[in-house]
Parts: sequence; C-alpha cells; structure tokens
Amino acid sequence: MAELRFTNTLTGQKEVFEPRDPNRITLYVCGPTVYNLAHIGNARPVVTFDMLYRVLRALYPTVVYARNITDIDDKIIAAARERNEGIDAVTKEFTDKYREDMAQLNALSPDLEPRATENIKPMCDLITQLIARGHAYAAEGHVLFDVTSMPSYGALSGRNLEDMLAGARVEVADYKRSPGDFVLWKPSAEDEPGWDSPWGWGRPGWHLECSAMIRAHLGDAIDIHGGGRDLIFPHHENERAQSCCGYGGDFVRYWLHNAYVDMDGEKMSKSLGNVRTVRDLLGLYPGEVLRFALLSTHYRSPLNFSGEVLDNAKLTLNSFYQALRNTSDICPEDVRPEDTLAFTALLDDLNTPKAIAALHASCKALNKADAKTAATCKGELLAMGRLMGLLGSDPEQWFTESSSSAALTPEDIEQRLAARLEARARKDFAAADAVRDELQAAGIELEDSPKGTTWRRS
RNA sequence: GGCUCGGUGGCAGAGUGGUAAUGCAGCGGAUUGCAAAUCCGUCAACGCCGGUUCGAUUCCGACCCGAGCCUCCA
Repeated sequence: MAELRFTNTLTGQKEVFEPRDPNRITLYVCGPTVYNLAHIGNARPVVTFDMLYRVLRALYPTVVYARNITDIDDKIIAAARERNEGIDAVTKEFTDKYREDMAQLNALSPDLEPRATENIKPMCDLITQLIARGHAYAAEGHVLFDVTSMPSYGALSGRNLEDMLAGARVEVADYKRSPGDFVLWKPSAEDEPGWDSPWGWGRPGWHLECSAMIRAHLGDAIDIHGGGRDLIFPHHENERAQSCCGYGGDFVRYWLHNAYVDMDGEKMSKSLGNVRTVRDLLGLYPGEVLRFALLSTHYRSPLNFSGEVLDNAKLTLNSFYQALRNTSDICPEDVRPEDTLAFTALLDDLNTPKAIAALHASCKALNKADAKTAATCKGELLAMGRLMGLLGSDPEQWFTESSSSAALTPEDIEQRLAARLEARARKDFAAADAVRDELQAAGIELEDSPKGTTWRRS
C-alpha cells in the first residue's frame, strides 16, 4: 500500500505521515468565528479536511476530528451590539447556519466541536502556566505572551523576530514589552462579555482557545492541524508558541494549510467585500457542485472562483450521474475505496485533480462496460465517490429534481412525452420535434434511447 | 522593505531529469428520423535568459509577471 504523504508547512517539505499512535489519529481544524454567514472561501478548508478525514478513516481504526467554534470575539460582540442582542443569540444563529451549510457540502460532522466559551478554565490554566514559566506577563489588565522568550518563535511561518520588527507598521501598544508580543487575556468593559480571572474581568485572546482546547479535548499533542493559509501567521505561530511553551512537547506533527479561493484573481475576504456566501450559492447550485468545484484544484493552489468553474463542475457531475442513471438496473459490486486509483491519488498530498481523473476513467469504463463488467465498474465509481463525498445522490433525483416552484412538474413533462411518443410512432417528426423544442425552452432536455425517452433539467 | 508561493495547450488543471495526465471547448467519424447522451479518432502547451547534465518543463541562478503574509481574515 502506498504511503500517505503531505506537505508540512513547518518544514516546507512533502513528508510521509507517521502518526503518534496509529490506533488513534488526531486532527484539528480551525473552525468559524460565528458572527456571520460562511462564504465559499470558508468552505474550502472544510471540504479539504473533510476529505482528509475520510482518507484517514479508511486507513486507521480511530480518527478523532475536532473543529472548534469561536463564540467569543470582538466581531461577535460588535455584531451583537448592532443587533441589540446578547452574543448567545448571535453565536447560536450562526453556528446553526454554519452547520447547515457545511452539511449541504457533504462535509461530515467532526467528532468534536469545542466552543471557546465552554473552555475558559483550561485557557486560564494555560495562561497561569505560561506566566509561571516566564513566557507571559500581566500588564494593565492584559496578559501578554513574551515572544522573545521562545527561541524558535517564527519557525512555522518562516520569519524571525528581527525581520518582523524591521517591517512593523503597526502602532505598538505601550503595555507591550516587545512589539511582537500578543494578547492572551484582555480586559472587558463592565458591559462587555467576560469572565472573572486572576487578571480581572476579561476575555481570552484569539489564539488561546485552540491551544487550550486541543490539550483539553485531543491530548498533549496532535497529528495534524489544518486551516487556511492566512492562519499561518499570526494565528498558528502564536498557537504553537502558547502550546510549546505552556505544555512542552511536540504539539503538532503536521501542519496543513489550504490556499485561498480568489475572485477575479484577488483573494476573497471580508475586508475586500467580494465574498459569496455558501448560502447564496446553494440557491444556485446543489451543494455537491460546490464541493466538486472546491476539489477540482489541489488544495495548496489558489482556486479562481467563477460561474464557469461551477458550471463545469455541474457538467462533470452530470456525466457521472448520467452513467449511473444509464445503469440503474445494475447492482454495483462492493468495492473498497482503498482499492481504487482515487485513493492512491489522495494519499499523495490529497491530489484531488488526479483523483477526479480516476473518476473520469472509471465513468468511461462504466459507459463502455458489458453486462459482465458493469457491476464492477459501477462499484468502483461509487466507491471513489464515497471517498470524496460525491455521487451519493440518487441519479434520477439528480436530473429531475427542481429547485424552482415555477418549473414544469414531472407529470406535465410525462404528458408531453407521451404525446411526442405518439407523434414519433406516426413518423410525424415535425410534431415530435415541436414538443422537444417546447420542453427545451422550459429547461428540459430529452434523450431518446432504445429503452425509451428520459428527461433532465438543464 | 522582509518573507512565502506560483507562471503548463483556447480555457480549467495534474505531473515528470528522457514519448507532458484529465476535463471542457474545437475538428473528423460511429450511433440517432433529427437531436441528446455515449463511444472512437484528432489538433494543441511547459513565462524569459543563462548554468549543471548525454539530455531540463522538471535541478540551480538572474530577470519579467502574478498572488499572498507581515494588520481582522479560510
């Protein structure tokens, strides 16, 4: 069996994956800050690491996948204030919507979804530990991490303190000893959400929750930590600093980071205002199309997002479902995903384009298959689909389901098809074609075959 | 300014020290009443300049272009 390999951000190299404990794989991915709807860029790590989760589950007996929910944060406080509600209302709403949206993308639920507000105690314990070990200090209600106390600070993001200080363009708060120091605990105003702590009424800094929750829920160290590229610095660098200095040990063996989703060659981001929400796009395309589009480029390369990408994804899925629909009478053989070419491709740093090529090959084989080989081909195609979270829909539904209430009903369509069939029997092709043209204008494509006529929505 | 990543056919997108996947689009054919779907065939690419090498798209260096991080962000 080929080995699982990925590109580790920490080393910049592609490395063979060697788990700490093959009987218990631990995966942690940075989840959402729940104060607004997820955009398609937020969906990329979810889909990417969902697929990694599926691959790991095929390889190892136990995989513990955790994805945190950041439910205390300045942006949440601001959103709650704007809506004149408590932060609980805001975080509840957007946590629910996030889960709904990600489920639409066929992303499996993580095994754990720790919430920051439910883990304040371990966070405070970590701060105490960091202070005790001389890596943090309290100042004016804040507690700050002292970056000069960690010799390897900057190792993950490939920078060193001198470079960062030289390039510093941000005004430095005067309570910081060193400009790179970052907040572990910050004071809250009386009317702001907060918790009592040895350093007063306040709330945790952004990076703290991941360090503390990984420790509390997954263990001393984990195998894989994933997230978007933009988290490398400062978030993951600081997380690493906190955990390594506070707890000691390895912390994370493999750091994986996905590239962005771009819009017109530019990063999609909240601040640029060029975001497309998943919810929005789900009104236009099935979730599976969005998922396929996100997988069509390798996770470490930028994905330039456009309607064309989605249309192509839709057409490709159509061709797969077409093959499945045409063989609806054939019972697929039970094929293990691990025995497929797609699996081999994914083992190599999640090479999804190569895996998709295998899907195409398998689809073609199914289209050409005779009665003897079709069951195997179909089983293989479905097995690879399962591995990637694709092709799980009913083919008939895929083509005939409509999201629009104004669309023709199946009964309407069947009625016209009967009329057309009758016209064809009379060899009145003009009348038959008129029906087809009419249906086409309504977004219905017809296909005649020896078995009869089928239709699909375009 | 510091650091990182990338530039492959018309488009999307893998990969490799020696015939450069796959898909879409195009072209030709089979099939079809005509289509559609499918199948068969086919055209077509490694930013620029040097270096290493028997051989470079792949390794090294310079250059040009693009993106990103250094500030909230997947």
